[in-house]
Amino acid sequence: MDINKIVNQNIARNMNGRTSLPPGMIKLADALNELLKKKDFNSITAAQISRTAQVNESLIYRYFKDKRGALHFLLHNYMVDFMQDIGRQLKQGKGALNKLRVLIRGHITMYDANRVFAKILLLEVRNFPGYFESDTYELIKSYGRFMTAIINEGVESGEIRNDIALSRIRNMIMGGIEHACMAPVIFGYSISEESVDDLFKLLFQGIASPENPVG
Amino acid sequence: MDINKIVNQNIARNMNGRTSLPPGMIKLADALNELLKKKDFNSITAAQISRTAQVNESLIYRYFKDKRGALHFLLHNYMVDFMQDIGRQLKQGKGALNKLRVLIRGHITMYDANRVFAKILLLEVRNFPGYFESDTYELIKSYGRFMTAIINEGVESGEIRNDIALSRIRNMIMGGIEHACMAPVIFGYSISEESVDDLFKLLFQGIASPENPVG
Amino acid sequence: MDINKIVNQNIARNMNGRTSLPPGMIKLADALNELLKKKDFNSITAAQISRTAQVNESLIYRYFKDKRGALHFLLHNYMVDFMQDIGRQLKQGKGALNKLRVLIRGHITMYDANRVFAKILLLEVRNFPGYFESDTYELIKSYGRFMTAIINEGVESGEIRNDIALSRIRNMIMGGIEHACMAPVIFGYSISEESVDDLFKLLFQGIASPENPVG
Amino acid sequence: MDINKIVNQNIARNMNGRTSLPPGMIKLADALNELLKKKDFNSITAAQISRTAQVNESLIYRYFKDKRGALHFLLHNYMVDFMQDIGRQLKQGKGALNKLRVLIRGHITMYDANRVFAKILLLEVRNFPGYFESDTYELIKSYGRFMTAIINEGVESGEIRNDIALSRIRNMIMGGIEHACMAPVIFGYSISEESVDDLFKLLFQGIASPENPVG
DNA sequence: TATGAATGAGGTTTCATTCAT
DNA sequence: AATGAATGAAACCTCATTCAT
Repeated sequence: MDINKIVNQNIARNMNGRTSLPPGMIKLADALNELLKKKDFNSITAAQISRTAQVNESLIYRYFKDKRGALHFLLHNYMVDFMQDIGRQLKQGKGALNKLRVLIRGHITMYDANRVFAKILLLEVRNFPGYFESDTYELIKSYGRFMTAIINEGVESGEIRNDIALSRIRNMIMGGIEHACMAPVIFGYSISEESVDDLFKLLFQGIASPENPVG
Repeated sequence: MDINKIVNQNIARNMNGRTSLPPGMIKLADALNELLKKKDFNSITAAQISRTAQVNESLIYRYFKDKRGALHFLLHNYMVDFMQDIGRQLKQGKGALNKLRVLIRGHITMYDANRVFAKILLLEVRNFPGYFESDTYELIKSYGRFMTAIINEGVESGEIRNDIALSRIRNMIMGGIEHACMAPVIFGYSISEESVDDLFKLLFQGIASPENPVG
Repeated sequence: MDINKIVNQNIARNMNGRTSLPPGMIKLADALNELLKKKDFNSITAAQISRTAQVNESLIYRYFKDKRGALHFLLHNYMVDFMQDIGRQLKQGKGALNKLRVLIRGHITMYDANRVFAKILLLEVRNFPGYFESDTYELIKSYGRFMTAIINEGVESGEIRNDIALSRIRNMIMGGIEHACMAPVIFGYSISEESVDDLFKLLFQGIASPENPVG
Repeated sequence: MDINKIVNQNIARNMNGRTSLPPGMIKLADALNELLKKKDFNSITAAQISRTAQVNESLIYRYFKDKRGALHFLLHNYMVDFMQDIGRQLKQGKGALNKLRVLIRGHITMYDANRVFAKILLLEVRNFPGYFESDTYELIKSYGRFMTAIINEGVESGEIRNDIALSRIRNMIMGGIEHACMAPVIFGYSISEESVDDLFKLLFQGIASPENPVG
């Protein structure tokens, strides 16, 4: 279970054998990204996206399945970037708990930096019909599986308690991250160090195995 | 500054001199309330509301200014109910800090109980064009003024520190409440006692006057 | 051919055996009259009429066939009033030409005084589907016949030339009146004495029999 | 102050850099023009326009801001055509009074020929909310300024009396034109040579400077 | 790779009108 | 003599989407 593999597969899929994306496609994605800073996805129209991108409206349907497809493309790119970044950071890390720390901190840092991405993932997609069958969600699931794998590693090495189901632990972590980021994202203030520290304390006091208490 | 006065004025305004509301109006409000449990306001159509209410679509526009008017009506009713309730609870309370406790706890309890109301107030209205000029917002402002009055009472009695602007304190409280409720409302879990306790600790350590430390 | 008979028949029809009209009916007609001062008929809504009249909307349909029925009622009343007035004025007049003068002057004076009536008759009714089959139009036709009768009287007495068809002469007069009133009515200025004098000159030089030149 | 400049600017604006207008746009404008021959603008529906044009209803909103936008487009085109025509005719004219004659006669001839345009300008637009802020009205104002410029020319050359404000004179001319055309336009008869001659007499006796009496 | 032209479905809103009381 | 409640039809308008080039 290697995050770089996932990343590579997904980069490949995006580019379908080509080295570079068509200009119109990029312009559209950028335009959508720009618009998402100010409005929620549903109230952005296809006409607006193409106008902002300065390309023809029907290009949206050439490059993406439909309007929502453009959003998924954006999400996908953010996700791939994020995972590439995490992949790089994890190279140094030793031990499951350390890796988890890197992962969580990276995740939160990314939400802090990319408010558009955060907003969509935290608020919008949940209501999208068909989201849970989408490619994007697949990618997120594989990210989840990756996290599970690290947790499992920790359980096997004795770093992490073995009396809670892996999926439980993963959900706690994910929930914790979301909880910590939600209000800052919605109200537009930055995510405080303290709240991240609190999250760490909470999580690691909870999941560390009793024999390995967190300092 | 009496909350009951505000309430009475606003009940009166709603019913414009009539004892009972037309059945269709109630059906529509109920229908909208029901639909808001599952979808956000913008993706609920007038046709859906009327179908759910089992009345003619045009009734929406007879009883409310427009689709959004129906939402404001709902909000207004929730708000009036809430303020009536608070008014009752405050009768026993002595001292500004105690009153504030009652107010905050009541506010959170209400958000906990009325998820639809909470969701709208925390997430939706902010984006509504013209919201800050609406009657509903007026009502909310009068609630804010009511809270400020209590804080002021506390400052004058020496219970609350006098070196922070009243409006600052009020905003801290409001922000604290929202922060505490945001994630539970979005993810649909109930608001924990602990988080409320935490909020109290934070707030009352912050605002109590140094001579009156909170035990 | 007596104008008073026409008037009486038409008053009778209005009141269908009753001495007074129901209050709501009057209120509605007044309200419509008021609104017509500012807007054209098509952009006045039934709701507005009843709101202005301070009665229930459905009263319109109790007292009149429909919204347009209310307008016809108004027109009818104006017309009957006008004809009563003319009837009174004609009592003194001797000779066909004198009667015509009274008639035309009366007509224009009435248009000058009742801008609402003038506007409707000059501008609106022409486009109304079914207008030319309406009761109101019947009344106007009987007014036309009355004028024709006077002209005929003049032809027989030798006052008016007999080499133009009666209907032609009547149309010339009617057209002349309308022409003189049109611009003042539309632009809202009062009808000048001069333009009426011009009309008289034009008409009476045109229609007077050569043996009876108009000084 | 050159009428051709105004014209060119406004042609350019219409076509926003394109050589030809989309077929649907033209069809819609033509259809509206056709319908205006029989009904007034307010009682023409968007559905009717598109049905007459044999295109989809929503094209109206693609090519024009809204239904009224289509009317403004029509007006604009009529106006530009008219001004182009006037521009051509004025090339020969010498002297301010001669130019004014050409202008007035051209104006009336155009009203005589384009009844739709005349009807809208004389009757409809006045009631339109926002008309006096519209682009179309801007164009008409620039036409007015053009006329004022000619009058001014005449004043400076001594052809036109200098004891009446320019705007007064212009308003007299405009009012005279409207007055002369009003009834013919409404009743659908053609504008007589005599009434135009009368207008000329009236205006030029009124405005010519005493030293330059109009023969 | 991109554009211009056009469409259909469905959204919000308005309004004359009817029915029961 | 009058009201309150409700309706259906149709108006205006928006928008995602497709097609031909």
